[in-house]
Amino acid sequence: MSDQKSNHDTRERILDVAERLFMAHGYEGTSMRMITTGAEVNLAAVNYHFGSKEALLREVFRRRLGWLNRERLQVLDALESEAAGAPLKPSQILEAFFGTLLRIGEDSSLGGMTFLRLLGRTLTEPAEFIRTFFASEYAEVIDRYKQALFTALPDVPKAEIVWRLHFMLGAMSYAIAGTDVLRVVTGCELGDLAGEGTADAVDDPALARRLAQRLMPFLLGGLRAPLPLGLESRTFSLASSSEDDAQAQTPNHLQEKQS
Amino acid sequence: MSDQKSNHDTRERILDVAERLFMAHGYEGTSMRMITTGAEVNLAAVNYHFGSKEALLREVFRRRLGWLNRERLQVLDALESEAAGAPLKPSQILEAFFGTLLRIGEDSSLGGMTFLRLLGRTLTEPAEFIRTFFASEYAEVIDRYKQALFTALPDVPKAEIVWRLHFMLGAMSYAIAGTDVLRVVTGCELGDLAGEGTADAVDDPALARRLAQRLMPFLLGGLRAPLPLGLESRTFSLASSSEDDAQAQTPNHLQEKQS
DNA sequence: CTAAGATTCAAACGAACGTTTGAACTAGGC
DNA sequence: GCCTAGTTCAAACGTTCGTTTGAATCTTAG
Repeated sequence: MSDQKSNHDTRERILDVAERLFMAHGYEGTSMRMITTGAEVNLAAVNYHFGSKEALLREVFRRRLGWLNRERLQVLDALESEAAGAPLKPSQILEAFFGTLLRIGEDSSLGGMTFLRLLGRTLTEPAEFIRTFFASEYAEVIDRYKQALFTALPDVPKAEIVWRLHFMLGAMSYAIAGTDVLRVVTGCELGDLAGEGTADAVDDPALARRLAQRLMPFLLGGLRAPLPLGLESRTFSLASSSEDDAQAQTPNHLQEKQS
Repeated sequence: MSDQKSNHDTRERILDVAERLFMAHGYEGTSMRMITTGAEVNLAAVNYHFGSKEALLREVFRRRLGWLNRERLQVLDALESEAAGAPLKPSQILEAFFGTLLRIGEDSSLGGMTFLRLLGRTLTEPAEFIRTFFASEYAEVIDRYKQALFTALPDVPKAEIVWRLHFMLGAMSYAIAGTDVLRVVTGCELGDLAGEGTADAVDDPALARRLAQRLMPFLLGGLRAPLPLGLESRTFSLASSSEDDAQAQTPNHLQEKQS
């Protein structure tokens, strides 16, 4: 009751409410009045503390992405220095990149499932300033991990790695953002399917752990899939020779079945 | 110059422009005035012909999804009757589901890349009426394909199949919707990476073909990835015994590396 | 030609939007 | 006490939103 609580209190309360509402209704679908009413502050408070609605959104993300970016770079640094020059295994890289992200969902002080879902959903927002913001926020980390994958998979065309990184980002982004979408589409609750009964488990931190356990093998399987026809140029070695990354190397007969 | 062209002309022109603008700016980010100005019709034309902005969006999708749903069911029917009771191969099911979709991108009369990107982007729209609409439009097809995958992979827990179907939908949705996102993030144009030089190839029908060739192996690899730890309950047989679906069955050591 | 229906048009509607204003209130230092 | 800087407040700003209106125009059939 002593320290200047009002400042911090108002700012944080606005950020918390905005985070939740942006997640539920998107950027354009969330009005200043919804935010200020939910945070029980005056309408002018957002513009006073943050300057504008756009700046508020940026601050909502900056508050969380700082930790994420730092952690991602740090984990990758640790892996690379531990490997002492030897190329990393793809599984290690994916675990560092996606595992770090999914750990946010387990820790409410890092944003929890709310921020995780907001992040996944906002990546597909069409507004220009949002794209620009994410491009600058993500550029360094994405580039580091891209290079790490290039080194880990020297015989795979770089274009193919970028495509698959794109696919992996999509699978994860959609998976965390659209849990309710799938629930509606499939007509059954994910928790039930997974054997855990709690109905409103969307915000459950345990969901993040289960999601990670499910998502990681899927992503790794996709990353190490056989190359598309016409691209197995060199010796075919998507999977490295290290023990746990060994994988069958069967050609795929998926393409041109009926077109 | 005889048939009542004005009606058809106005309606189609509105739908075409709305399709493009919804794709570029999202539902909330596209105003009636943007649409009517772009289509060179009066502001009241949309409400006259469609009733409301929401109804317009629904009609934009109904115009295209009819073909898609019909084709997807038809292709699956053909496969199942051809198999004469034998379970389908997962690769066939994925080819039927995602190949049919991606063929839209190659044919501008089915909507082309514009509709494809619109579809991918709209799946993550937060507006409630959009979710409801897609749930009803997709329910039947998704259920049929889900059942087909259950049959094709009898030894895989159904929950796991639903999760991976979810992941696959996400990878594809994001891949077609967010090509420019990746371009910004990675700082390099996808066409260049793929070796094809054309700069503004986002709307190129050939992109759909390339995308399909890249996406399908990734999805299949993810679908057939080893089960997460603690779920290899029965005999481990994610991959069927048929020739082209054979796959190595190595356990994965991804989980619990450092948490 | 004319009456009837379908379509287009300019103009306006009320509501909601993000933002700004200027006064009121709340601290802490002198 | 008063002053100053930081914060909150009610009220209004101008703009844009989706929608509606009623007259004008076009199309078609009798």
